[in-house]
Amino acid sequence: MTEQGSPGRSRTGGVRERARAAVMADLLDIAAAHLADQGAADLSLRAIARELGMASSAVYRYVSSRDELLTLLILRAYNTVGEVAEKAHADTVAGGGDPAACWLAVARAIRHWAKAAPHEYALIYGSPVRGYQAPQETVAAAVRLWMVIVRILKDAVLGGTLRPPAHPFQVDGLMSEEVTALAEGFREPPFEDVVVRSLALFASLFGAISAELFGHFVGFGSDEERVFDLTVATAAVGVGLDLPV
Amino acid sequence: MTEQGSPGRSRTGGVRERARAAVMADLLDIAAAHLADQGAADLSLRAIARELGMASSAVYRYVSSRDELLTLLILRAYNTVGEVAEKAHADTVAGGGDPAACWLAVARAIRHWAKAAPHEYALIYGSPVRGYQAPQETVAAAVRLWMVIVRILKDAVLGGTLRPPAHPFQVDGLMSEEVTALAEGFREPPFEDVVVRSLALFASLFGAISAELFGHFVGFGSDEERVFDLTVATAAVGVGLDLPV
DNA sequence: TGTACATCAGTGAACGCGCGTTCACTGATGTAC
DNA sequence: TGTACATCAGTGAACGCGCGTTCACTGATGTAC
Repeated sequence: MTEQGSPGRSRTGGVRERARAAVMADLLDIAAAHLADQGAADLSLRAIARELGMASSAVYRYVSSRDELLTLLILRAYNTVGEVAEKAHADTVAGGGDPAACWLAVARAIRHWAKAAPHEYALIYGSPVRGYQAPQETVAAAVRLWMVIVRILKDAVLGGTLRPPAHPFQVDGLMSEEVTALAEGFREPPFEDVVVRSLALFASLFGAISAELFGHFVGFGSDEERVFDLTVATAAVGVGLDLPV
Repeated sequence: MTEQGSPGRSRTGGVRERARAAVMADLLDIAAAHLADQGAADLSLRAIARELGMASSAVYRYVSSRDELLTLLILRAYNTVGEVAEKAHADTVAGGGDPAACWLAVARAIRHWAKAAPHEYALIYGSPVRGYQAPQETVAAAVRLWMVIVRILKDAVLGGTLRPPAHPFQVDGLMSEEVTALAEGFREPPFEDVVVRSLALFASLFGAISAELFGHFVGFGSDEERVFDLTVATAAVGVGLDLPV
């Protein structure tokens, strides 16, 4: 059942399949462009079909519904964020940076991406799209970023640079099985406390980006990058990381 | 020009005016109800008119466009958040709580409101509504919450309970005039650092609520309230407040 | 290599939907003298 | 107190729009023998 696919599928590589893949890629690119300049709420299959030069009904050969298209765009966005974070992390490590420097770099890189692609950002970190229900696959894609965050904290613990909390919290048994599996092989003391810290990093980062992007930090300073750095750094102190700002 | 209003306006109190105010109140209530169960994107003047028992064109006697209605709902939401925060703050002070306890109470109260009214929350703290441009009045309404946050930090400074930052940031000249005016009469050292701390509190709070509400903390623990408390408390440590969690 | 058949990308018309906004109007309520 | 007039809440029809999705179809491409 799993081998060879359905009967009749070409085994030569398939001109048809290649054409299909090319159209699919075009479709997604056009959809991404529309998303980028109008936002998810105004994303229209008919408009995409128009731009593809097809009848509106033809896009249903490639995508079963508008929701499925949204799901594809969401996956794309999560993967982009994951890549951005992974790259910032790797670059900082390569440059000899410590975990705190890594977090600052990751935070800045994600903010940078968000400012360049605000609708993509809003699609995954803003309010959910009307009536859309995220399938399980999107959760998996979102995990990439979490892995980077946990990795940073893990390195900080192992490197001895993560300050203990001023007042350790009682967190035993709080986290679910799935989450502990995230950081497999990593049970340094106290693991659950580290997970709480990762949540605080996540919340402060996306709180800061959303606030800036959605207009809640208007008027707080002319140098928005610096406001961002200081906001993220202040929260990070509570996590036990001293960012080099 | 400013006195007496336009000629012909009733000076007796006005049956017509009273009726008008009553219909306006109904309209807003219905709009709020629609917002609450469908979200801002699906808010429709025609649907509201239907529920009011009016022709769709009649609502234009009360509201000049859909955008104006959205503005009214946004103002309402900001004021509700302001009230919620002010009440939580006042109650905690009345109960002898310190600034840290106040912040925890405010954070919990806002989260509680957000969970009860997720669409109102999303309307003001989620991604902006398609094509809608917030007028200046909404900024003024948003200030109520900021005043509470600044008040808490001010009290902490004056009471000597705000720990200095582990590594003080250089912030001189960062903040705009308008913001410094926010905390009029309050120039305790270092004021701008306190503003940065308020941004960190804001970001961590709304980051945590948005993450929970929009599904980014799914699977991180069965006790969501506790996850929230710990997330907010961890960030607050960086701000210099030790929340009693 | 040639023929019969299956696949499937793309068409074009249609269904049914709801929306925001405008406009000329009616008729009740309020006002001025 | 009574009359002439102004105000203005609400009507109902219309304009013009775009959407997601379905369906029976054509015709080119690919496949099996």
